[in-house]
Amino acid sequence: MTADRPLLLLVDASPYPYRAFYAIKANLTTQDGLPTRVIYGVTNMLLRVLREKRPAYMAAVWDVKGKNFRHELYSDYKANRPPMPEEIGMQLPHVKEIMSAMGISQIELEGYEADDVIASIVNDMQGQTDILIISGDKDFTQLLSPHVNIWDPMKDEYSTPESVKDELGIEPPVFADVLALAGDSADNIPGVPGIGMKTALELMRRYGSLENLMQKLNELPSKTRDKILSNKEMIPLWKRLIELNAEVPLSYTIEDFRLRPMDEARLEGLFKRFELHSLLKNMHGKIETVRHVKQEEPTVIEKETTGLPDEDCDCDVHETATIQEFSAELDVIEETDSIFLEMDISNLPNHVFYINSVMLYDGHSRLIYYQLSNDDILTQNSMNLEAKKIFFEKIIELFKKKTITKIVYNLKQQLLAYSNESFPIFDNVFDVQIAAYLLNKKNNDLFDAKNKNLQKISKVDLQCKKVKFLKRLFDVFKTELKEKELWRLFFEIEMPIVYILADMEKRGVKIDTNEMQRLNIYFTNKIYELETDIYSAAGVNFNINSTKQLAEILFDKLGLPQLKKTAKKTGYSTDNEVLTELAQVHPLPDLILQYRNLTKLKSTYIDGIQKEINPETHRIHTSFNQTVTTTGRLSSSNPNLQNIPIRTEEGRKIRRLFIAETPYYLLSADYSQIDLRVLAYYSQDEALLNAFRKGLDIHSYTASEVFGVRIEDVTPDMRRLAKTVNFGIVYGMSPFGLAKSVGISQKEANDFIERYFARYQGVRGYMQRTIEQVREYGYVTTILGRRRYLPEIHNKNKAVREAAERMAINMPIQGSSADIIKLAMIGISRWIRDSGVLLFPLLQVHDELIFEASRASVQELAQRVCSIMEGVYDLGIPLKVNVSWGENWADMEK
DNA sequence: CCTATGTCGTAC
DNA sequence: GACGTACGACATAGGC
Repeated sequence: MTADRPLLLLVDASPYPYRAFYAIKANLTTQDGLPTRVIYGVTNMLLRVLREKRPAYMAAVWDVKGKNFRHELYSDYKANRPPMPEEIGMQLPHVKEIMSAMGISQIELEGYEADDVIASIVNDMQGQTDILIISGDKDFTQLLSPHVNIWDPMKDEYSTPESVKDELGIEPPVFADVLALAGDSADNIPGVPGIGMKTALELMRRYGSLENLMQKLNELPSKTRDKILSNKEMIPLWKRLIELNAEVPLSYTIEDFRLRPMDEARLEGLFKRFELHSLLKNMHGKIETVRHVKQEEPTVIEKETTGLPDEDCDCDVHETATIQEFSAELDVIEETDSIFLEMDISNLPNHVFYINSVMLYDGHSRLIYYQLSNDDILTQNSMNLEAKKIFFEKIIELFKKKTITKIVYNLKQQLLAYSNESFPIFDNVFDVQIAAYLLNKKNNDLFDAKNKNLQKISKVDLQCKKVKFLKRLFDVFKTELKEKELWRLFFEIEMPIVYILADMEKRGVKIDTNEMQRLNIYFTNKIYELETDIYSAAGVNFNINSTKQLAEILFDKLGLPQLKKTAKKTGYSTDNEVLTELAQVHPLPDLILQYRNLTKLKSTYIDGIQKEINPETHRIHTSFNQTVTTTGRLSSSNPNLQNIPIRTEEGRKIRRLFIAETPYYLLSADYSQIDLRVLAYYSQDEALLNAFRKGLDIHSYTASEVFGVRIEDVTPDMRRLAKTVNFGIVYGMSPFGLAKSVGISQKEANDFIERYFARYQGVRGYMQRTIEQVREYGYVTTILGRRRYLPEIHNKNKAVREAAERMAINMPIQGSSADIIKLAMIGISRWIRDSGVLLFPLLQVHDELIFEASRASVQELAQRVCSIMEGVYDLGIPLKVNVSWGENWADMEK
């Protein structure tokens, strides 16, 4: 939208009375009983729109009751619309009267829907004026263009062609195709069952149109293909229903919509009649605002409503128009000791990122802005490709200059956007996001939040604000990192890790898609059989996924015992533990357990991963997040590859789908008992240290110590109990928890723990010391100085306080393990770079690293990985690493 | 209509 | 109340 064209507001009027009716809770009426909340709500909305947009032209378009071509095409069209509540209907004439007094033109056309009328007006007039459609209806997305935007004043959301491309990854007209597939409940268009918004968007990103999709159905997974095929006839019809008809014969000219002067006397009379005193009182003021404020005045952003830091934005931004100009400016700005780089980056499917614009700042007065064109993504525009190539080269050149400090926010995303190559670890780069994480800072709203108000200021201003805020944060964090002795952790661990994660994400992991299809069919069939059995065991059909409905059947209908409440006390639990118990007395619970097992695997690990597979390469690219956990661990998402099943045979079928590309094996190296080794280090407990020095099986050893038997006389049950305790200690487990998880009495659990601590005096000492430390200093630390603050340690609620104590005990252990594996990743990565071996890190799962490793040299690679991992930190006892390799992630041998 | 919350289950 | 750290699917409650 540009400032030099007049603005035409097109209001999709009919939904607003409904929205006002539901949004306003107060039951507004006049003395004589006329309801007025619809009048009040819509009037307020209109005043707001006029005040904020100050349009030259405006038209409100109403739907007219009655049928149109869509009803003839499709008898179900809008069939699920309940009749209009009487209270709304009786206020409509008054709303229209107020609009008329405000000088707003209104249109009602028999036989045409407001949507089509608006589309047709847009079609007729978009050459002459900027158009803003006022509506919350997603259907209008089809109409977006550089001069046609949408605003939903209720949610304060803008849509532009760019926002649709950024957020949905499609061109606006394609949105009709998406809705035809996914359905649109507002119009009672069902869409293809089993295909929702996400799948539909993904398909359209890939195929661009329904027509093209229908031609290439054979490329789709069989499941999706079948779903589409069974609705083959309906889909084109649905699309016709959703597509807006821009050919409604109209004879308006833009001057018909010119906003007329407000009829103040008439409005005053109406407000008096409806007893809308607040409107009456403000009327003159508001009308004043609407009529006489200058058009050019920019929207003022108040600090308290936006959460924006009040950065000095009086910045003299140099907007460079060509890559040559940008390069030239960059050469000048490089004559400084630090450069701040703020980039607006979009996130596309298949882990593709592209840079929209960049703002560079030298920390003093010089600001350079460059807007990239991303034409090449769709059109292979060669000029543009060349410009981008130069841009990337210039940026990388800058990163290579050791004397300049490069300050960014979210370096990994930038690295992913620059190129598919892997980069060396650049010196002197400061990622403010990571610094904030190490310093336990949370308020980076400017960078993280989707602040709606941000859309009101221009992009250049916003990026100017951001880059200046970046400097302010940098100045503060730099000092604080030094003060808290986090400087080395930051530069020697966290910053190098960024590059490794970027490489891992870029490479991705290969999935055996054929096998995945077969497994999916196997699960689907089994789930179907189980559903049948469950319905007959329950005697009724119900939603098995609903814990609420299930509880009703188990406890009310079947009268089974209610064993425990849910965590939030909202009902009775139906979790694994309860169902296992209930399976003793009734056949249904076991069927539910089997059902849950399989649907979990299907929905989370097959459907969930399938939608992330790159169809070209059959690889998936997770995101490793470095700034999420409170302990220093990484996390993984989209998809989460750190919780792929392993414990059950059915689960291992999933793990088997993760394969190596020939000529590689998957190589896995995991730290053995790293948490307990760290505990031994912290506690300096003689018994624990001794066990690890001797290389004993730690759980058997613990059992033999606590039960007072020789290690070869430890029974599997004894070992199992000891193992649970060993893990439980790390989590701060209580006797109650132990009793529950191993199925012994609380007394027995108590005894065991007492004997445990008698043998492991040092461990008890560690726990006490740690709690004292956090009470005194407010935080705990890991071996590399990573901190976690626990203010709740002083909470007067015992449960809250004890939870903080457990967190305090756990964090140094979990966090130090995280430190160690990060050191290992850096060590291994350095060796790979130096030696050029064919070894590619793919995943990190807290105590395990997974690589693709050249088959020819897998033995040597494994050996070297092992020795680097074991030698990376001296705990005073050995670190032990197990390695294995194979063609997939489940079947591996050493 | 969309978002937030609750429940459940997977990993280390 | 009772075992730490995550992510995500699905259902339902609630606000606009």
